[in-house]
Amino acid sequence: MASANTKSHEIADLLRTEILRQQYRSGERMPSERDLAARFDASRGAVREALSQLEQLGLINTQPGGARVRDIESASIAILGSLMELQDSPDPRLVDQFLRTFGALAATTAREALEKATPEQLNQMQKMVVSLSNYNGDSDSKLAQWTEFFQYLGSVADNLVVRLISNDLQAQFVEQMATLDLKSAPARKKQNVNQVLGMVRRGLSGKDAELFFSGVQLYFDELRFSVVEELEIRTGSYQKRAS
Amino acid sequence: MASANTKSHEIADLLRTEILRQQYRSGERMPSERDLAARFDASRGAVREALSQLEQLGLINTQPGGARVRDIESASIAILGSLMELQDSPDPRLVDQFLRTFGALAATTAREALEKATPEQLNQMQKMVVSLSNYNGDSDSKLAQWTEFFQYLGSVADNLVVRLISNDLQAQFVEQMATLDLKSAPARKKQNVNQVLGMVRRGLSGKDAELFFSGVQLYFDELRFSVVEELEIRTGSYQKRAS
DNA sequence: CCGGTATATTTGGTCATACCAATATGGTCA
DNA sequence: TGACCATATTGGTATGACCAAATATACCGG
Repeated sequence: MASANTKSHEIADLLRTEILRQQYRSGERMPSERDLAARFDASRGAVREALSQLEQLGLINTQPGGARVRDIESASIAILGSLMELQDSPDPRLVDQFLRTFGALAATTAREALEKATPEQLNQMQKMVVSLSNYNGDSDSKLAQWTEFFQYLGSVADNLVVRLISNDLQAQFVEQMATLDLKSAPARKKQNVNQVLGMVRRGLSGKDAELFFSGVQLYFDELRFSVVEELEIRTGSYQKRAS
Repeated sequence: MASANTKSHEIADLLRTEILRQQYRSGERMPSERDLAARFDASRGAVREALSQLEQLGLINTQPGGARVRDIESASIAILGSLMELQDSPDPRLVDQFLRTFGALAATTAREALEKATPEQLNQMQKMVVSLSNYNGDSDSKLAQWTEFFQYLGSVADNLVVRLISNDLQAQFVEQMATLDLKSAPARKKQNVNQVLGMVRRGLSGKDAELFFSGVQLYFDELRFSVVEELEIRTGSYQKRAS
């Protein structure tokens, strides 16, 4: 997901990764801009722009005297994508937390969308769900369809806050998901997914916001179980993990 | 909430406000860095650092040839605070959207926290709720208490994603709320709040995650109704508004 | 030996100037 | 009218310099 092709972005990407890998302890001072410039064979200006980005991400604090590394807990949500790219396979716990959170957002968005939808929008939503039920395509295109569906829900709900959060979350995560080949997991739970789809469909046709809400919620639960289990198997952590 | 005392931050604050006020149309080109430097009586370096921040916020795209203003819809959630500060009183619709969203997050966090809580943490949570029930203090300290409670829930739930989002949301919003003097609204719905608090308390003591979830959800609904109504009265938009 | 103070050094913030490559612009030609 | 090309503009980077704030160091007095 490396951001751009400019030198300052390259530097920012590198430093961001190093910070997230905790190669600098929290509270510790970063190398000086002049040292960084020497290390990356860049000008101080380029380094400063990179550090400016890191500051926007909440990863560092800059003051005369030195830039200090902040606690990851106090960073911005924009680091999520980078956080999931630290290893080859994303941390299952992090994905679990992400899907819990995004599912909650998607569910309330769905409820809000159903409450506000015009008949035309309702019709469009139903058509999209029907298309989702015909699971003929591969897993990738299905993910794309779901993404499109939720984006449409966001536009119908007309909730700017949700859409802004989704911008920060969805892009980063969906990109990650696409790189994983999750073929086995979804198939194993096919009957559950069909059941959830039924709830969603009935919620739509009956304009039952709560049913719609629960359906979307459960869909994300199913997705979460599948994906996390797959990731745990992959990373060899398929067992009870200590807190 | 103006970020810092450096010139580049000042410039960034000004330009950010101008963009959010739509003084530059979306897709339009920003003035060149050299022009901006002349306007703000600053060096190009300072202007570039300001523009770098705006790019991180998703407000502009910079390319050789010119920086272009992006659609607000595609910005980062970090602009929310600025968005609410555009007028003297925040846009009621935006606050409504915010509280819907934050309430959904808080509710799932509460559920997750209750599921994961150790007996000691459970005890602490109960103590905090009891303290919240004794509504002796003023409205400000009550808001602070609630904030502290939700932050504790976040730490118990041990969900990094939620905490990162909260960093971006809570600080910006609570700051806004503190400037508003919402004394009348909460009093009017006192019995509702007490009912909600009862749900929260019973959810905690009975370790009933769904009851706890619903209680927090309803609390935010009550808060939302009160605050939005107050804001609508204040801004003279207290009536059915067209979509 | 320790603690506090004054001095020297480092560091971030800013400015000025210059060059390059990518983009945009305007005019020309078919 | 539309495709093509030369030119001006713009962002990306580099270098060198200065200031003020913060840090590190040496010094001094107890």
